[in-house]
Amino acid sequence: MIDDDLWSAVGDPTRRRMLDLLLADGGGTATTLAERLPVTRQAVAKHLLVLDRVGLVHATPSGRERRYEVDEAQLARAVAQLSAVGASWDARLQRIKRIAERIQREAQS
Amino acid sequence: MIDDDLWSAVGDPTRRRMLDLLLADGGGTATTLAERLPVTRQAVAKHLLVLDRVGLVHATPSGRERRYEVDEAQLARAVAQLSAVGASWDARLQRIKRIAERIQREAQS
DNA sequence: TTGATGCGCAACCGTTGGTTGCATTGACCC
DNA sequence: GGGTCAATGCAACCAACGGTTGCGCATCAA
Repeated sequence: MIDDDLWSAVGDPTRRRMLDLLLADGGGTATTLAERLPVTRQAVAKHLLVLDRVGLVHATPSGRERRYEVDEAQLARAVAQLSAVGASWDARLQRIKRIAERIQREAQS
Repeated sequence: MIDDDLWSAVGDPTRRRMLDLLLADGGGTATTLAERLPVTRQAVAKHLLVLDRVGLVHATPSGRERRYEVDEAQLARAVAQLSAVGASWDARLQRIKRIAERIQREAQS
């Protein structure tokens, strides 16, 4: 079954952008992330807590900094759940599978 | 790009279960859905409003009932976005994995 | 030592998912 | 028509959450 905690962790758009940034840069702190996001450092810190609680990121304190990195295995698990939900809906929507594929092609262009 | 409204509409676990039920039964009313969910009819009605606003369901009033059905094209669009996000993360993870493997190979030689 | 920087904590605000309670409206039976 | 039952809609209220501001504390560097 699907893990609602894991899903809701990646359900927030800000948290998705944070994961993107962390993956692109190979890690970061609350401050460095907040510089590249339209929210304050405190908001980022709260999101990092959420992501840490579900194991999507890990923190390594060093001095006055707290560096966060993505747990790739856990993110892979979340990705699998996204695909699982999508697949289950897709299965029910087989009748209009062609429509879905057309839209997906359009979205990529 | 991704449509945050559409994503957040399917982000709620209750709304996902509602979509599941509507797909399985080919439609339903707020009352019939509430019977099969752990929330009240009013909560279901609010969710149906949200789903209706982003076009994931359509309502057809008939007598004192309001029957809702899934808009398959719009749901297909949502599914496409799920896969798109999953694919982008997957791509980054694959890249990281390849880099990690290359570094490991280089370290062994 | 002093100043700047990164962090954590607490209070507060708006939105949202959820509840309860009540009013309304349509269907059905007499 | 009148009465009753079922489905909906509306409003008030509550808790959780994403976001903010403000402040205090620790750590690095001049």
